[in-house]
Amino acid sequence: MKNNLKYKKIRQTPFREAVLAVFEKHTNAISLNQIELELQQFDRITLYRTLKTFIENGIIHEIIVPGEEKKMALCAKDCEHNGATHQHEHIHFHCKICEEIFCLETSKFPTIQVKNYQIDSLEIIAKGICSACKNKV
Amino acid sequence: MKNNLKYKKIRQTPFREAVLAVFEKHTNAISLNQIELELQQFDRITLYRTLKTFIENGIIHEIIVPGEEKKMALCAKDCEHNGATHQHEHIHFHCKICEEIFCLETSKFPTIQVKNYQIDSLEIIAKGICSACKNKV
DNA sequence: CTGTGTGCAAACACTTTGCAGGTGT
DNA sequence: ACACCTGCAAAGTGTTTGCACACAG
Repeated sequence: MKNNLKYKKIRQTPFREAVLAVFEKHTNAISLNQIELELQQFDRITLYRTLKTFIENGIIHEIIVPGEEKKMALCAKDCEHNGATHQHEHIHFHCKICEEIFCLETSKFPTIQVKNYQIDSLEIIAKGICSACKNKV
Repeated sequence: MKNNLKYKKIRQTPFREAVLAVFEKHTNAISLNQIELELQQFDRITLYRTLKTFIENGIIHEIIVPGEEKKMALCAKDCEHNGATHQHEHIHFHCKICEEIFCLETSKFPTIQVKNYQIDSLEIIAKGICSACKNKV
């Protein structure tokens, strides 16, 4: 994990490692605001550029639920990516109670076929109640 | 179709009808820019408010593909909506060639189960090649 | 040493808010 | 008549660009 940056062939700098550390601390997707809160001192412009670099290099991916704040999460090690287009065999789960977003591995990732359309990949956002919130009720 | 606004119990005004007409002219999802280009003369602030009203009243819904411009499309007649959260039994298809987004009805909308998680609805974005682009090759 | 990353300033784009007047029902 | 919609102005927020310097490889 520590050598993620070197592995991805982008320069290893203290700032990038700090941003990466924030992501590694969370199991769920985090927003720009959350990242800023956890970086003790930072330059917002550099942060924007760092995130852009991370996305382009398959280190993190964006998850956007309409009407919600944009969030980001670490990619799986084997993420196929091409610019901002990422491909993961997991679903994004959006809890309507705690509003967190989790990346869930699922054994039975569905496939869909539509006549005349060639479908290469699926991005799935599931909405419902996460295990933690379910147990609280 | 013409009485969509009245049906939805929101006020019928010339501007809203003009915006609605733009949506009805397209079979695919359109961006804010595309709407602006097709309205001959308009006030951007009013347009923002109109779109917000449309989304809240289940007339249109947003589709956001990471790394792409936000787009919007007409809802199906029976769209269950609650604020910005919409529920459709169709998938959003994103063509990687023409970059258009289409709402596709599909007979076999999948269901997913994940242990300990309660899944209420799925939003699915499929990427690939649409029928029109496929035929051009 | 060379090319890339960083941090500051400034510009730019996007979106929201407040309010006076107009308009639909 | 009343409540809501519109359009203008202004402010607020988010994001990008340019440039000089610092730093990683």
